[in-house]
Amino acid sequence: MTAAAAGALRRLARVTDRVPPRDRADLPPRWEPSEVEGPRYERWVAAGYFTADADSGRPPFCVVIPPPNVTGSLHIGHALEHTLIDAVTRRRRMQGYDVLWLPGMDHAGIATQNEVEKQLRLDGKSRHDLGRELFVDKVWNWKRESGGAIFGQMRRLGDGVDWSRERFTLDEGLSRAVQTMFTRLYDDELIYRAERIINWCPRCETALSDIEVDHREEEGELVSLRYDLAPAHGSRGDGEGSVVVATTRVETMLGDTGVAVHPDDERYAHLVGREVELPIVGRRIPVVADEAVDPEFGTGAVKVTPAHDPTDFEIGQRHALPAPSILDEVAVVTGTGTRFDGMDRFVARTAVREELRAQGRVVAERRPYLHSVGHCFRCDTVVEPRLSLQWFVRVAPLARAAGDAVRDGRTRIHPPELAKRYFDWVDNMHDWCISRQLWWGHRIPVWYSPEGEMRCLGPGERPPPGWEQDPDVLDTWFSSGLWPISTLGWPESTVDLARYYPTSLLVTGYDILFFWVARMMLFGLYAMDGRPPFETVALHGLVRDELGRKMSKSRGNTVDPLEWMDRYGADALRFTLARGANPGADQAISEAWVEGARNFCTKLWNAARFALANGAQVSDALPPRERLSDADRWILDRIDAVAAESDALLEDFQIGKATEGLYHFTWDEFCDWYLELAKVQLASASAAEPTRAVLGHVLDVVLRLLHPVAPFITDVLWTTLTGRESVVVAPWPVGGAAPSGQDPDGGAAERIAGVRKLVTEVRRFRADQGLAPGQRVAARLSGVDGSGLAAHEAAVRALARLADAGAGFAPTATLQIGVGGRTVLVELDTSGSIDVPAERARLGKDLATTEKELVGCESKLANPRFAERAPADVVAMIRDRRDAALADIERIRARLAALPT
RNA sequence: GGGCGCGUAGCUCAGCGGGAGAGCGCCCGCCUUACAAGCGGGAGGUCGCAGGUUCGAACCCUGCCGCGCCCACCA
Repeated sequence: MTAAAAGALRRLARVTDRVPPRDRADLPPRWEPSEVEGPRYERWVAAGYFTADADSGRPPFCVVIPPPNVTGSLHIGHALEHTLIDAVTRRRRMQGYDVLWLPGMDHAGIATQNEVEKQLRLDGKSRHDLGRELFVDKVWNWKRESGGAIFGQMRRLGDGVDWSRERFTLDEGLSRAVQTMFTRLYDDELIYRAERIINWCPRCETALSDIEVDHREEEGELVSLRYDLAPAHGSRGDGEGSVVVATTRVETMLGDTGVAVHPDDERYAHLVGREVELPIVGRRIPVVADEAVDPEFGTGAVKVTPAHDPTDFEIGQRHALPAPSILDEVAVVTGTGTRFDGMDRFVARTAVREELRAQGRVVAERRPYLHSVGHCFRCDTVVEPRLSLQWFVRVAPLARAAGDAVRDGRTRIHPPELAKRYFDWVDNMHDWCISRQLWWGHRIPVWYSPEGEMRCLGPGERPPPGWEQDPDVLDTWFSSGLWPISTLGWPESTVDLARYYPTSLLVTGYDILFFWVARMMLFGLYAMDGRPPFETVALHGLVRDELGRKMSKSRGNTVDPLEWMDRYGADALRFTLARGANPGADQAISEAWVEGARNFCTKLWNAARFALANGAQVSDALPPRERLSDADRWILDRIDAVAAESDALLEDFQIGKATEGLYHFTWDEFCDWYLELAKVQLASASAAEPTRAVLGHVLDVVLRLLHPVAPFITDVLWTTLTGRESVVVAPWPVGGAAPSGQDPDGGAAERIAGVRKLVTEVRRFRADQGLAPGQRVAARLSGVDGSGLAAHEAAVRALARLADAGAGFAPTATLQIGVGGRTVLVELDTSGSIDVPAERARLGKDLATTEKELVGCESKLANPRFAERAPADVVAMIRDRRDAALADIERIRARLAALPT
């Protein structure tokens, strides 16, 4: 039988005959999150803990949720974001704020429309087969049936949102906000309609804004073409000379209406004003001089396709060139009068190139040629620049205000490094194309008369008979830009708007700073008379896979937070994400991390079970100082310090560090040392009672501190410990007096450090000597009196498993351990000879490190400049360290010398 | 082409002027009456490279190398 199997058998035996003591609190031996979390959440909701109360008289604290798409389900990024928001708002609630965390969803124009169109396609239909009205009905139906799956998942995570204030961007009230905003901007001439080159997705058949286009380096081809000079009018024969232009999209040459060179480019000066003949098409097009051309680049001559390139469009405008479109809305060549009409753009690209090659027009080809290509952020189709009539927001005046609000500190961006990115964007923002050729969304509130007259109508205004509404809808970011004000009731003067605006905090990913945050700043400042929508914007990073790679469906390295919650519980997932959250920085995650967090929950659970089983209790006041042991005082000091630290970190959104600190306190100090020391105290009649009080107190505070991050387990344990209603509404244990109400006791801390050192040293020796942990070793301690550890001998013996030195005590080894400036002697009877080589090896290693330490200190102290310039406390510290090293070396040598040979 | 950030233990990351840290992984030992989802002990790092500032540099400055991200109308 293997040792493991034997252990398992013994374990089984023990478990079977273990009878739960009478006084053990009624906690199951194991934390089973799946059974407890759901009901616990519903209890919180039913109790109204998450419902904001404007009349409460408490200070308001408001966060609006970054609205997930109605099509979405909870992914790991949401889980992170929600954990952070929930942690912050739970702490605020405990601090006594009237907290409003407002939930809702975004109608997500393209994404949702795509989803429903995909279903139609299964039936072989398109949205056009249904017509606009029926299609939109169908989307609403879809929303009712399948939308908002994420809300249920948010409940599982434990999100403390106010469900009574749930919003959807297409709700009546929010739609009114959109229409009002549009009308105001229109009246202020901040919205206009114009024919411009916009980004067009030929699959979604709609315009996109600049930021909805993903640029990626891709392999394409660069083809250089020779355009020959056309014969001057009235003359005969071929022209004299030619010009070479290059393009990555050869098919666009069908729409060329000019060639441009730089005005100062002498190479081409003689051509300016002449015409070249466009191959295939046969059109004569002028050579113009324009500053936009870089004479250093390529040949210094550019083909001009005004309808399919933004720069070309501007050149065309300046030189009154025509702008014929050669691609329709699905990117099929059209209207060129060539045989390429009807071809898809990519087919045409090859066909045109081959035709030109056949005509001897291709003077050079580079393939593959790496260049940047834009893709639709929704469907990844290659975007086509296209000339079309669209609506735009004139952003310059709005953007200036949005920049200023951050510059003058009305809104704080956290971490501050990211503010620069915000400025870069806000200060260089192009006008924003807000019209989309979709059916799902807020329809543009502009009507046209049959005569072409145009009128923008606000909510409640009716168009004259016979007028038609603009068919386009608004960019989905238009309504999400209004989110912080529309959800609170704007444009009405609601109680909520007055109370909760500006919102206290926005927590969102840095990747959405431009898409969303900047837009909310623009609109919020405009609509609310220069009051920005947030006091603070806290940006978090992306969740990556365990190797730090970006997660993507195509890479197949995405993770499912729901599965992890099933397996390990919501608290474990939240704890993992919180622990890895450093402001503005990405974090890597894997199942092993979540498992570790689950283990922490188990640890906490067992510690609480132990404490409760031993009568831990929370009372109004701790026992008087003189009844407390060093261990009690030490742990009380520590919990005070940890509470203060973690509170300060949370205040600064350093959630990862706060969580890390609590993890280590709970595990390394409270469980590993205090609980072990408490066992000794509980065995003593006089110390047991104060110990129970300290255990109860520390547990109480730890649970409250951990609650924002791990709400479920802490609530179960805390209610069991205190008998109170819920930790959700318990007071935050920081602020005002220190939690324990005690002054720090440095002496106690020092003595406990001494105990830990003694115990660790003995354990080290035991491990090296191969003594089983269960084996008691007879020992005699001396020198403890002067070290201040006299009162702790029992504890040291218990933790280091040392038995009394009875009759016939024959020490085989002597450990000399420096504690508090004294040397404690531990003589051990290992019942047999000791492993001298092992002991010698270890002492040798200790000696080497200590000597190195000594040399470091000595050389510093020997440096006259050090004494001169270093601060006194540093000098003192180095001196102490040197003295300690000297003493250690002496001890180690003595022990080496004492070893039998 | 601009801007930002990062290179610290095998992996993921803290630390950001005075003793190189954590989690996971690894090695050894162990049921030790809260916890084997655990306990005890341990190994492992010229803190990317090169200069500089400083009594002292993983930490500040400069340069270089290697990664990553954001922005930009390189035809």
